[in-house]
Amino acid sequence: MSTAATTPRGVPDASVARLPGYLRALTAMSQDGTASVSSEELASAAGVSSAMLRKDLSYLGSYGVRGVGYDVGRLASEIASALGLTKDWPVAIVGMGNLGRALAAYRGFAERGFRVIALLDHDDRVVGEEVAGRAVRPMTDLEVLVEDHGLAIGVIATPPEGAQAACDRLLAAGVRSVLNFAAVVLAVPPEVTVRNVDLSTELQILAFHGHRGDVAEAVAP
Amino acid sequence: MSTAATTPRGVPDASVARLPGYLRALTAMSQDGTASVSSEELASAAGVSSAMLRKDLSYLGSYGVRGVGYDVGRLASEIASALGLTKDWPVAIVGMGNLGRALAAYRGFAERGFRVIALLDHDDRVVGEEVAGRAVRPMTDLEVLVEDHGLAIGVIATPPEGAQAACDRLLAAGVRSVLNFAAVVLAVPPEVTVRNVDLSTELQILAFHGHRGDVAEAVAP
DNA sequence: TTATGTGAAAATGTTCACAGCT
DNA sequence: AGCTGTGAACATTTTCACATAA
Repeated sequence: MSTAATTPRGVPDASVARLPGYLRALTAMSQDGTASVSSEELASAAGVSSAMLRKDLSYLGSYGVRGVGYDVGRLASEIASALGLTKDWPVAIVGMGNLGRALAAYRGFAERGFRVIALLDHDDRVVGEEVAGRAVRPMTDLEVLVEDHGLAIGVIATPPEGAQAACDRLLAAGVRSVLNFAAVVLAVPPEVTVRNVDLSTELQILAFHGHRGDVAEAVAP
Repeated sequence: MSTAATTPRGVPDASVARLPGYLRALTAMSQDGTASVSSEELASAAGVSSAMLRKDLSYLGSYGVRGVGYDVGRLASEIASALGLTKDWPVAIVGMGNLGRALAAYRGFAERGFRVIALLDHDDRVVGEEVAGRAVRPMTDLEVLVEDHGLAIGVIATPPEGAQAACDRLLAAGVRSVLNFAAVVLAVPPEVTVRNVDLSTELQILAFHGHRGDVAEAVAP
């Protein structure tokens, strides 16, 4: 596997976090039939500054044309490739409570190569139940899912008490990427990547800004 | 040209984003009956370094005791106060699809002073339907909710096509904080705070790291 | 002439290491 | 002694401004 020439080395984390936004905007433009786009237009569609967009894209390579702009299709495929979206990513959702069921029914996964291959629950009373047209499977199925179906990403939608145990089961089976919806800090070895999504945290950050707004008004009208 | 750069109480954004994590850990400790905690212990519970924790807390004031640690109850209440969680925050959820219904049933809101006061939908066929023991209301109710019930935070759980319209309705009614689950960039005036939660983005970031892991292995075993 | 790509500057965020207080 | 609080060093991220190429 000769990677030397075209391997973008060390894309900063902050930049990686914005690439999906660019890809989304490019996909929309592509569907509108737009063939070419300037950094100004794409940045505006993605909600960032044009300087930041150009800097981000420069970490991937030089895919634009000076004086002209970027080819929408080409750039979309370069970004998809940088993100590792050329292969598809089998996903399992663990925890069939309210949130787990909503995630199971969510269509957004499939849209970008994330294939939900299994719904799992720890509770024997839930196992076997049908959710989103699929039978809920026991946690003991994890090993097979990793071995035989290449399961790569685990989504934890359990209550907080069960999240670490669910995570441990995922890691034991060989999963190294976890999307955690439970409001706990998961202990994992360094080679595992965890992303946390927590509603309470988001609301509290909003509260801070709303609150600060009030204070700012009172202090400097 | 005119900016008083000296903000007396400017807590950095990165720090604000971690405060909810500290508060969560402190609340758990408080329920365990723990009265006092060191920066090392609290940092470990929140998944950050002790130096970063102390730095973050120093933006709020000096609430620790040198040689001893922090009083759990006191620190929790100081953080809650800094986040603006002393009053309660009325929340409305807009969009009663799968995700909206899951959010409506979610118990985590109430846990920290976020009170869901209304569920709304744009579609007349959904309005009036009962969700999580509550009748779904029409978008035209927004003004009353803001005026009479102090609605402060809008949660957008609509499909992407309807998100900007939903956001516009929220802002027109006077809401200035929005938690957006739709995969679109919302256009809002600068005084409005928007936080975005997007599953596809999170999965794509995980894909990047999983993918890079493969490459790293292949290059440097 | 136009809009990209990029060094350099500025701003922001994190870690270090130790002074200062109990 | 022990642990917090913080200035200073370091690292990362963002913005600026312009050389560069079509």
